[in-house]
Amino acid sequence: MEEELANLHALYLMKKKKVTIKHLARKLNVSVSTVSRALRDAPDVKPETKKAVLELVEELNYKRSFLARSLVSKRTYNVGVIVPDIAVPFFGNAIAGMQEYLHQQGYNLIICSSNEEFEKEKKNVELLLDHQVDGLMISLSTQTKDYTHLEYARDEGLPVVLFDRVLPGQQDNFPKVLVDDQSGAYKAIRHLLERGYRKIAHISGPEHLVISRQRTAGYKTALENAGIALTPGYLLHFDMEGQVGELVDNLLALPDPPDAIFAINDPVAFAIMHHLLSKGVRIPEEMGIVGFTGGPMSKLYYPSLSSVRQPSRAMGKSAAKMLLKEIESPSSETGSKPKIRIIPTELEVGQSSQRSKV
Amino acid sequence: MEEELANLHALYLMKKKKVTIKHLARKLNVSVSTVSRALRDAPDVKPETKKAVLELVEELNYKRSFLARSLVSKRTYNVGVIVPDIAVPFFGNAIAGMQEYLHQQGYNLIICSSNEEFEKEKKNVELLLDHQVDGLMISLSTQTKDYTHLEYARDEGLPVVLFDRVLPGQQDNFPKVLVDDQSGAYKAIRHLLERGYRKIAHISGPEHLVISRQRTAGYKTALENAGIALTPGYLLHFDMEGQVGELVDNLLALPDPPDAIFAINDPVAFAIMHHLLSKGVRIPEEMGIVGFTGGPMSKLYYPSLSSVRQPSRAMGKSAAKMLLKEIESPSSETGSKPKIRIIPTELEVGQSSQRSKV
DNA sequence: ACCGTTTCCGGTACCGTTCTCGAAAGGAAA
DNA sequence: TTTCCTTTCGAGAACGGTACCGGAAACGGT
Repeated sequence: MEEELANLHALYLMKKKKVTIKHLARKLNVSVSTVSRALRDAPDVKPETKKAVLELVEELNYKRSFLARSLVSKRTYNVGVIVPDIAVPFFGNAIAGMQEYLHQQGYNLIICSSNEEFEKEKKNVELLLDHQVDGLMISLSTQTKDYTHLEYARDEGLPVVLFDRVLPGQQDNFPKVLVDDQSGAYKAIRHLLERGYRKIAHISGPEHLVISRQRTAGYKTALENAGIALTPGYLLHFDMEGQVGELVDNLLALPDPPDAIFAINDPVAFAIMHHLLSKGVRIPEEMGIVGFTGGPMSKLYYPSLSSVRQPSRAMGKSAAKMLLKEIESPSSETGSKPKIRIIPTELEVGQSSQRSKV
Repeated sequence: MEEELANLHALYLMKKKKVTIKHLARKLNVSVSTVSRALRDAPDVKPETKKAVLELVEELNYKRSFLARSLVSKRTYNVGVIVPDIAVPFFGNAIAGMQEYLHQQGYNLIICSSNEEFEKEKKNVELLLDHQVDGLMISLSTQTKDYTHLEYARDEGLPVVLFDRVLPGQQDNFPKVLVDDQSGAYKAIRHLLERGYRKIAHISGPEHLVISRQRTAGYKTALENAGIALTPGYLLHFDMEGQVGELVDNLLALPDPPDAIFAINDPVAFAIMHHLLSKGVRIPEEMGIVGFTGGPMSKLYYPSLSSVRQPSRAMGKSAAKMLLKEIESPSSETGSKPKIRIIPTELEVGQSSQRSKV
């Protein structure tokens, strides 16, 4: 009677009284422990009662509370990821890859964006720490110049995995998953050489980022291996996106301008192409172009862009996998060296480097 | 002695003993209730003790447990969002807008991607429900043809806000934030007409989506208002992305082919341009192009794409705002009509519709 | 008939908060 | 002095689970 009334009231307020493990227990005339065990599929519970529980669960549409569970088990089954910009397709895809794997492993993903700001990145780490995620994946912002915030997180007991954007130097002990930037760049230059381009310039990114360095290294060694001397002025770095036009102008103004440009990534490549085409420079006849991180856009551009493909989804999945492994058995405990996974790249040839005759 | 040992052990295992409200209480010789109150900045606690608590918090680096808090307060301060594809810049930006607002309001965002699959979308709703989010924002997948899953969520007491992609018909009672598709399309067509284009075709999307319908409607009324009859064969729908080339060929094969194409969105516009340019059709001289949802790419294409800008960030923020309002006071309780917020669009003129002479 | 094992289950103490209730202390008002 | 508010705080019960410790049947072997 009293209960019915309370029930009615609850319904009225639409603050739906969630069914709990206790309701199940009472209905079945067993203890909460038994129900809990049944739900976790523990070995020491009779198959019949287990079945009965499952049926009642179905009937009452019971949902177990992650919250309560997490509170006692000290695990939230949430992991966080911080990327510089969600809207960049590469990161979007990487995240999709993580999601897929994590969901299927019973984990959940909390996504944060640093907007390429170091301060925001630190705040995000704090936030995820506050929310007691079980682990953290991160791709650094361009402003990030040290690991202090990540080391802090690690000291708090949080497993951290870096991916794609990391800092140079290997004295840090973070597991990482990287793309094979150097050999990707190498392939790009080889390809241009094969097409008959000889005067190859490179527009790179901020010098403190590993990807910039690696790609530049690949560029250099490919040229060296081909016996071609580096031309001063052919290697440029940009700090802000806006500059690209200027840099291209610098190249064109050179006494001996290049006949091909290798761009650090696709957006930069697009900016280069736009600038060149609007100046009447023909691509690929007068200038060959190769980018990096081919997204869907590279095929849609005209001319379509040759680009070193980064398997972004695979990278995401790989990072997630590594993180879960780290959560299960931290390398700091097992004493094993932190893993570094290198994902291979693949050159996708488009029209932007297809010079008609060699 | 004993405690020290335990402490040492804990440290050794790196299962960092988190400092709790109890530790604070003991150290300060007050009760947990008092500490709790101080932390929540309740009015009935002496300023001095409040200060003492805050200081100790600082010193011990105490973090309050969201988990425990949520367990009793029935609020997780997490909200979920489901989008068809995180890697699409429009959604990425919308999410960024939501994040920003939500974080600043003390909420957290859990992001899910349906990959344009209805089944996945349903699973995502389940997942978020399981995780007891306080609210849900969603942009429907192309496969979604009804609201049953959302109605279920709403019946469970979960506030739901739709954005961008919704279903036609207004008998549902969900609050929504939409872009002004119709007038956006109208503006696009007006613009083309002003530029002297007369034979304007439209490549639209799946017919059951509201955005398709609205944009098509804008297209039609703009032509009608200009006294131009609709040409049969000028209005096409695509189901899969791949088809765009075919559709363009159909248009070109028409006895009287169009001199401009209005695309339902930018990716489609890019595909159209790529196809046309590779066939030697000159843009904008022989064919004008206008897209929808200008991202950063529209300026980078050559020729740059004229496009109806959707303020994606603003939409995200608006949706988040609406959701929080819904969480604080559900419209179902206050009896007020669910809000529908329409965000205005803006035409960004590029080169793709800049015919030299009118 | 006795005793050691299994098999299955119940009781209870948490996990880290918030919330409700009421009580002590210190005036102000009577 | 008594009465009655304020202000400030403490005790203890939740919240929905899990983990640990036992204990009662049921079973088989001797």
